[in-house]
Amino acid sequence: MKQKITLKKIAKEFGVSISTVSKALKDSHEISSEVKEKIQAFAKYYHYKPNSLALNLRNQKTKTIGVIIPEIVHHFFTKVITGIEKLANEKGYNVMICLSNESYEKEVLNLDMLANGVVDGIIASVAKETESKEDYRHFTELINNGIPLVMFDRVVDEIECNKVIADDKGGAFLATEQLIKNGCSNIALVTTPDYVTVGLERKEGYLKALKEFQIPENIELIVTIDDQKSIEDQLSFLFRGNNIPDGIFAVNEIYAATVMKVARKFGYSVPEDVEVIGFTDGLISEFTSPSLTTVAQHGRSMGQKALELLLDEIDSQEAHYQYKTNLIQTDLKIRNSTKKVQLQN
Amino acid sequence: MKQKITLKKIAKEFGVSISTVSKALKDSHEISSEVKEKIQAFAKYYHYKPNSLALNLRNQKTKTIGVIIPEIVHHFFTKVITGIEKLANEKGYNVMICLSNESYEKEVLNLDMLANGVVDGIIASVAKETESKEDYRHFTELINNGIPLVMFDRVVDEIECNKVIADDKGGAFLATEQLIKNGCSNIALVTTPDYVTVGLERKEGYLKALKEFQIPENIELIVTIDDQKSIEDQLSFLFRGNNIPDGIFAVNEIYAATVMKVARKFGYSVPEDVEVIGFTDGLISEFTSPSLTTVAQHGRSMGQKALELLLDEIDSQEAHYQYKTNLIQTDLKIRNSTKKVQLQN
DNA sequence: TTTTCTTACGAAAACGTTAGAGTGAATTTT
DNA sequence: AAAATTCACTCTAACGTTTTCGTAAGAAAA
Repeated sequence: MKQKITLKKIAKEFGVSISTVSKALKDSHEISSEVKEKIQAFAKYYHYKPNSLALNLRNQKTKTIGVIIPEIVHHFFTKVITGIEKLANEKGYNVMICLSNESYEKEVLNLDMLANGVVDGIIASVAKETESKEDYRHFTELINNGIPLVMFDRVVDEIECNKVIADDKGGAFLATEQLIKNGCSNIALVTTPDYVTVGLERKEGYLKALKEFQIPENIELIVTIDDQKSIEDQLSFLFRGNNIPDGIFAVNEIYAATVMKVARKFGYSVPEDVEVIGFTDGLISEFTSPSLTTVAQHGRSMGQKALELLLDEIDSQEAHYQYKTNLIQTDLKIRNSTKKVQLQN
Repeated sequence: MKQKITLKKIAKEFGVSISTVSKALKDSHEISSEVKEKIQAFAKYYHYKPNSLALNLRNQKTKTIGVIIPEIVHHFFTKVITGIEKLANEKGYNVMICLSNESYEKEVLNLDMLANGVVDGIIASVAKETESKEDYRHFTELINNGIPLVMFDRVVDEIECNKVIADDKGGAFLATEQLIKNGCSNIALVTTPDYVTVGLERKEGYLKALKEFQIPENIELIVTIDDQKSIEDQLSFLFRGNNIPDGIFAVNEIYAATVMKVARKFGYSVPEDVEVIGFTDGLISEFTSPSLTTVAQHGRSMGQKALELLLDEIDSQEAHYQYKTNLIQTDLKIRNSTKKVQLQN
C-alpha cells in the first residue's frame, strides 16, 4: 500500500518547511520560482492532493450536503436526488444520503449524525411516523445549531426554514377537474391517512374541484389506505356496492395501479367504465395497461430548487436570512386511463 | 446561532485543561470523581458531542463508505443501496452516494473525490461507458492507494478486489429453460450491447439453455438494443416477419415491459401467443398486465454482502488479504406473462 | 526523615492544512 | 554609510480531539 503523500513529506524531501510547500503549491509570490517549480513538479508526479479531512477541520466545512429521505426505493425520491446531485456536482458539493425508512427514531439518529459537522447543510423530507407523532424538536434543534435546512415535499409548517413543495392541491384539483370534464360524476378518492401532509393537500384539491363543479362530496367514495394491510382488499369494496365510481383519483402511483388491477378483477374496464388518474413521477405508470394518466410532480426540479435554496442559505452572511417557500408546479400527463374527450373550453 | 460546544470551552468553564475534560468525559480513572461528575453533567446539559471532523482527522478514518452507482432512478440500484444502508447503519457507518450517470469521466471524478480521505472504503458498480472504454486505471490506482474497494453487479475481471455478482448466467438459464419447458421453441433474446458485462452473462445463460435443450440458436432472434434510439421501434421487427417468437427473454425490466407493449400492439397476446420473462428486481413487473414473470436479482442481499466484504477488508490487518467473489443466487418469480404449465420433472 | 508510590491533573504531540506574522540577508534608497 | 525595502523563506497558531508522558502534592513505606 502506497503511502499517502502529504505536505510534510514533500517538505522533508526538499529540506524546506511545510509552509513553503503549501505556498509553493498555491503559486504564492512569496516563494521563488525555482523552488516553486521543483515542488510543483514533484507534487504533480506523486499526485499530491490536499487531505480533505484536514481541510474540513481547518475550514469548518465539508463541501458536503446531507439528504434525508424516507425511502429510496421510490421513484419520486430518486428523481429528487438526481436533481440535487446534478447541481451539487456542478457546485463542487458531495451528497450524503440517509434513509429514515419512515421511522421517527432513525430520522433523529440521521439528523444527529449529520449535524455533527459532517455536512454543511441538510435537505430533508420528513418520515411518516414523524408526521403522525408531530414531534419536530430534532429539526428545531438543528436550526438552533445554525445548520441550514431545506425541507421538501413532506414539509412541516411549524418549522421555519426554506421549503420546496409540489403544488399538491393544484395538481389534485387538475386531476379531479379532468375527470369531471370527461363526464365523471361519481368520483372516488384513494388517499393516505390525513397525517401525511401531501395526502391531505391532495384530498383538499379533490374536494375543492368537487365543490367548484357542484358535485356533492360522498364520504363513501373516499378510501383511506392503511399501508400495513393489503391494498387490494381495501380497494375492493369500491367495486362491490351498487354505486360504482366512474372516476377515481389516487394520490400515488401504487394506489392508482392497484385500483386498475382491482377494477379489472371485478370486470370493469379502464377507461370505459372507470377512469383513473394517479399522482406521481413514477415509472410504473407508463407500463401499466392502459398506461396511467398522472399528475406529474417534477421531482428533479424539486431537488434542484431545494439545493439552490440550501446553497443560498449557506452562502448567505445575513444575520436575518429570509426563508422562502417554493411551489413547484404540477401538471397533467394524459395517458390512456382517461378518455380522450374533446373538451370545449 | 448557538455556538458549538467544544472541549476547549468546557475546559475554560471549569478552569481545567482540555485533556482533563477529554478524560473526564471518557470516564478515565485518572480524573477524580468529583471533577468527572461536574464536567459530565455540564457536557450533558449542553449536548456536547465530539466534533466528527476532528475525530476523522485524528483517527484517519471517517466511518463513512462511498457508493458509486451508474443510476439511481433504477429500482435494482436502490435495492442494493437499501441493503448497504441498513447494514451500514447497524455497524455505525454512513453512506455517501455518488452517481456516475453511466459516464466514465464522472466515475473518475467521483472516485478521485472519495479517495481523498473522505471515505474508508468504496462500493461501486461500473458505468457503461467505462465498460465500453475498458479503461480501469482509476480503479487500479484506488487499490494502489490502499483504499478498500468492492465491486458489485457490473464488475471487471481485471481488477483484483472483492466482488459481488448476481448469478446472471444461471438466472438467464433458468428463464430460458422455463420457456422451453413451457413449450416454446422459437425463443428471442432482447439484450444490451456485449460490453455491458451483465448483459453478456445473461446472453450466455440463454445460449447455454438453448444448447442444452438442443434448440438451434438463431441470430435473427437476438435483438441488441441501443438505448439511444426508440426501444419500441427496435423491437417491432420481432413481430413483423413470418417467424414470430413464441417466447422472449429480456435482460431487464424495461425491455421486457416494452416487448409486451409492442406484442400487444401487433395483436399478439401474452402469454397465449408469446411468453415473456424479464430480468429484474423492479417494481414495474408487478403492475404490467399481465404481470411479468422475472428472474429476481435480490438487490438487497447484494448490497448487504458487498458491505460485509468491504468491512471485512477494512477491518482486516493481514498483509495479504484474500479477495473473494460472492455469487448471489437468482431465481424465477413466476407471474402471468408465462403459461402455467404443469411441468413433469 | 528520606524514599517510593499513588493520585490527579497538565503539557505536548499528532492528524494535515493554511495564513499571518516574523526574520535574516540582500538590495535599494536617501 | 545608514536606513528602508524587498525577497524568500520559516514559525506559529488554529481547527478539535486523543493519548502518552511528565509532574506536583500528598500518602505510604522504609
